[in-house]
Amino acid sequence: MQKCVKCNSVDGVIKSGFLRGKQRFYCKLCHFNFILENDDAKPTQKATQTTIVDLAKHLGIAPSTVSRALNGKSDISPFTRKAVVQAAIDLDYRPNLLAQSLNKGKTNTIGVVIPNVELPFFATALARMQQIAVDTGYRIMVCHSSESQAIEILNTETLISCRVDGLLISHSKETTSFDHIRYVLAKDVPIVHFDRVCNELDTPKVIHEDFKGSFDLVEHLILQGCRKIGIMLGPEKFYISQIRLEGYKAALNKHGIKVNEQYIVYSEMNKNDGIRVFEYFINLPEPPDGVFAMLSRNAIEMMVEAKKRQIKIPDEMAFVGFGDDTLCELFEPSLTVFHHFPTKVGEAAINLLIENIDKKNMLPSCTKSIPGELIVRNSSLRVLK
Amino acid sequence: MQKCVKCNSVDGVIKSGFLRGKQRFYCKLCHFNFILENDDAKPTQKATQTTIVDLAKHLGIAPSTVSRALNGKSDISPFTRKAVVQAAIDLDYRPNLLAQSLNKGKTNTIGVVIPNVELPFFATALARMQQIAVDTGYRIMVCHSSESQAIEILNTETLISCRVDGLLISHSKETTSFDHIRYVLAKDVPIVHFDRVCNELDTPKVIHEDFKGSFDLVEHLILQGCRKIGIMLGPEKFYISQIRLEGYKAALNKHGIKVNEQYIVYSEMNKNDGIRVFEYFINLPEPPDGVFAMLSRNAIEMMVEAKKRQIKIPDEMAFVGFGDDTLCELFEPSLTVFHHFPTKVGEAAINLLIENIDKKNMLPSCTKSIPGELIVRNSSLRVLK
DNA sequence: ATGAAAGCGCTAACAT
DNA sequence: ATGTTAGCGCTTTCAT
Repeated sequence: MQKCVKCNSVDGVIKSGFLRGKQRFYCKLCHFNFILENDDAKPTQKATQTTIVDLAKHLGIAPSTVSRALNGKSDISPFTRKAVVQAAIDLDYRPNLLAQSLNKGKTNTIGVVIPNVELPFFATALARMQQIAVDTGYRIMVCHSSESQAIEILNTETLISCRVDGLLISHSKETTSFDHIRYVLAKDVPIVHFDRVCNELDTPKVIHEDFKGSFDLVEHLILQGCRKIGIMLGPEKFYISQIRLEGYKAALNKHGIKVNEQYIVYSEMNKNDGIRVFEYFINLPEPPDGVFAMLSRNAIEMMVEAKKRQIKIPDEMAFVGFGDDTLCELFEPSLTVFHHFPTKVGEAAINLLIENIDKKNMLPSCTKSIPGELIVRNSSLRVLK
Repeated sequence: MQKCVKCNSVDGVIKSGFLRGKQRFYCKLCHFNFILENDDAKPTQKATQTTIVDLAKHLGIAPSTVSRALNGKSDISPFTRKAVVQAAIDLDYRPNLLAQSLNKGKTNTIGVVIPNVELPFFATALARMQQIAVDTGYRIMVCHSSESQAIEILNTETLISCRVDGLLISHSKETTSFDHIRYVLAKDVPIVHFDRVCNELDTPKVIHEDFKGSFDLVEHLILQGCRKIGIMLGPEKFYISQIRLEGYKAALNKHGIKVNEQYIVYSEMNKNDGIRVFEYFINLPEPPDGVFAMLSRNAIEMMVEAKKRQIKIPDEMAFVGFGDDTLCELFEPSLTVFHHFPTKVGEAAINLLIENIDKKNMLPSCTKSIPGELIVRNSSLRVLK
């Protein structure tokens, strides 16, 4: 059937398994293994990019000389350098960053893992990170965990495999196990946590004033006359849920108000979760007269519901939220918030990481808290007499 | 002063320039060049990652065998494979994607250039792209042009240098020259335009129903009784500004309304630009009774202004916008929009790109238009009798 | 079934 | 100032 490509005999040829999905043959006569190449592979011969060797050949010099010229090394004649630079332009040369990185053991790439870019906080923080990255000669590889622990772990693995120089991470809602982070630490890859940090590991972190923000918002409600204050938190295991709850309790304590467990609700912070929590609150024997939602968006959803029921905001029920955005500002009534400056968080996080990369990860880990600001608006500002 | 590290003599040693920022010495006696290493460099000897060679040594076999075992090749004994896999686990091996990519000439990475993740459209489209990328074994490298042509060009260069397998791009507001895209085409790197496309180049594109959307919105205003319809476009050179303007004109024509240049305004679509454009409209001798803003956000800003002046929406002035988001839905009055399904756009764009990558960029370029949907809300819905 | 060797594109040490 | 060589980690021929 099949002729041996070496000795041209037909008799001794047998099939001998598969190689890369292709039938392999063996000729018993000349002891030769071979595969049939379908020769439509070669023509696709990609318009391969110009390399340093191409430049070297073109100029009749050594590749290393080209490299030196292109990298601004000192020991090279101005004449040669000019020629090389010109050739690079003529032949449309672009350095292969893969090769450079492999060689240098540094990629100049930072990996970022975030749960969801659609949350304005992350979008803004990310935008700022990108800016700084460009300015400092880094690239950014973003991965979305889509709020899934499994994907988050996968993302982390991928970025490590890409040999990013460092990692910025904000955990998904689901994340409760941190072995993937321990692995990163073990490999001595610099990492910085931001926003949704992990408190059981000793990593550098950039956080908000979660306690103070929560405290300020709740105290503000109290000063506006609220006494029955509801709080809509994120998932219970969430570190920032816990901290913000503490701020809430501290404010109540300071003003001698007893904590009522009925007013404390955990949630997934999904779109429209505010509606369900509002239902719960409003059906309590004594509905709250002030509500603090950890995600501003949820606070607004509650206000929409409240308005539907003709509840007067802020007089019958006041609302506040953590984190500012366009919606909070433009919605009516505009929402009182603790603004947590996503830009500054992104900035601090990436700067801290770059510093750690530069210092070979020898810096002691520290926690940087970005000061926030209470912005009082109509959703809570009662006309006091 | 300086002892020769080879012959230990002091007399013949002279300085001989710098190498990598360090003083170099030359010993005339033994003709030896040397540099003084400050020996704190070595200790930092990075906890380098396990390689395929480490595994090979550990098992006493050849690196190539390890590679075969790990890549599920057929010609390997099950016993060896098991041993290799176990060793990989024991030694915490992760493949170096840089090396793999360099070797294979494929990175499995897609580059994405967007103007601004803070625009909900891009955030959503990006999120969907990421999902699909993960599912199909690709990684995504996102770059932000921050609406700057210069940065966009830089981004494109960077991604090409990273040897991404393909490029998804949506142009910045500023972009009027497309040489960087021509360069990508010349290098035969697959590229797909989405949303803000470039019409002077023959590339695959994913777009919205810009004409139809614009037409539908304007016709809707007309059917609600508007006769003096203002339009707030993006930059004049913007391809989608032009198309949407055509849709606007077509709708007016169909209903026998004369186009009035006064009602056509170009803008940068920045935050708060809606306010200024509203000022302009309202100060016209005959202010419009209906306004279409290309960016929904700007429409909402106008409504805020209108409400401040006690203008009745939609009866005295109706508003519509292109593109839906939370804000449009929750603002009062809620905004009538042409929803353009960012998710679908992202999905179509990345799928088209992956197909092009698989087919070695041999596919003819096509333009895919994602059907949108008119969502009528209170900002334009008049009570007609 | 396995090993040896070449090569992806680049840089850096070592010569000269 | 420039060429030669080795090596980054991996895959893939080729040989056995």
